[in-house]
Amino acid sequence: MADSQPLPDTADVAWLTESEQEAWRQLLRVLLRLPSAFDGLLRQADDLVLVEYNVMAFLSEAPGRSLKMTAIAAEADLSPSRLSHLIGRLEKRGWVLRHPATDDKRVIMATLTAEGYASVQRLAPRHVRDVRELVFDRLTAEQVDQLSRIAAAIAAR
Amino acid sequence: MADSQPLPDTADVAWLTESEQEAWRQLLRVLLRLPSAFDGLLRQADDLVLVEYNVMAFLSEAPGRSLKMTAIAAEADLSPSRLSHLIGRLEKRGWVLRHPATDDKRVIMATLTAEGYASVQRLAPRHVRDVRELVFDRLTAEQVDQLSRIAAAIAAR
DNA sequence: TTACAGTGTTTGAACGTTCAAAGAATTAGG
DNA sequence: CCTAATTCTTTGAACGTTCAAACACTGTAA
Repeated sequence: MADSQPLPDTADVAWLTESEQEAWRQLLRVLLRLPSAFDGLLRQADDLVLVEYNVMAFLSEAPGRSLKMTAIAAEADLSPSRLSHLIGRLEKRGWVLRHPATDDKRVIMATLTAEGYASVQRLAPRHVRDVRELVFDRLTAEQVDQLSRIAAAIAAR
Repeated sequence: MADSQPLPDTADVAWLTESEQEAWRQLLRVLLRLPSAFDGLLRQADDLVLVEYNVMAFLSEAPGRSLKMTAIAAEADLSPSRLSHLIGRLEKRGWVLRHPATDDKRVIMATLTAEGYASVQRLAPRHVRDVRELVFDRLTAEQVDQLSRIAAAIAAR
């Protein structure tokens, strides 16, 4: 709950400059709109959310279409719990299979089924088109590189 | 559900270039990490999520600390339903009050209470510090302007 | 060998968001 | 006017995510 703790004195605060405020406002709009835009499009296409598609895409590129849960979580930036629930959903649809690894009995491998693979293949063109439409068609080549660097800086831990 | 519709032929797809892929990967990480980072910090500070803080911030700057639901939804980029639930939560805490407008009886005004205002005041310095830490301290002044333009382009409808 | 810390994964309840539906008040057109 | 379309807001169920707790297995070190 609330902790009224060592807060900086209001006078000492380095408030945002005008251009920082503007950037922050726009960034917030992206954070709110982009994920739901993709979720909406993918849901319409195949009742999928963006992170689910991404996980399937990762799996489809992995050797044997198979990855350790931990590896997926790291690549897709998901918590173990979130991934576990997510894989559960995909499993229920028959798109992914779970089976324990042979060497380390703690680890679970997630494998894309043939149907799962077919779904990714089917969805990929549309998804790429959407990414273009919602992101890259709106940017110059220079801005794409700027975005890479900016996003990498922000996403770094 | 699934609709196997006019999908572009796989051969015709304009796949992402190498640098677009990189930008997309980094952007995805931002979309996943930044919101939960802020939610975590605000939750720890006062059991609030980012959008709730933003709504309170908007209200705190409005004349009479009061705004129509529609106006908040537009500014904060929230669906009517999402906002209604959100205001309900803030109301339950005594930070916001709901009352019907006098001229148009359909519209509801949300007003920040004294306690609500105090909370925003108390949280603002910490929040600004967090925004700096997670975003602007990581960017050059030039990148801040680039971010403004890029984010505005992506967020545009 | 046993104990203990660490790793990999799951579980279920609590929470915030979405979605479709609805109600209530206003506006526009005939 | 009267009706129909539109606007503003809420509701509740379904869904995905978070969080804390738990369990099983591995590694380590006494």
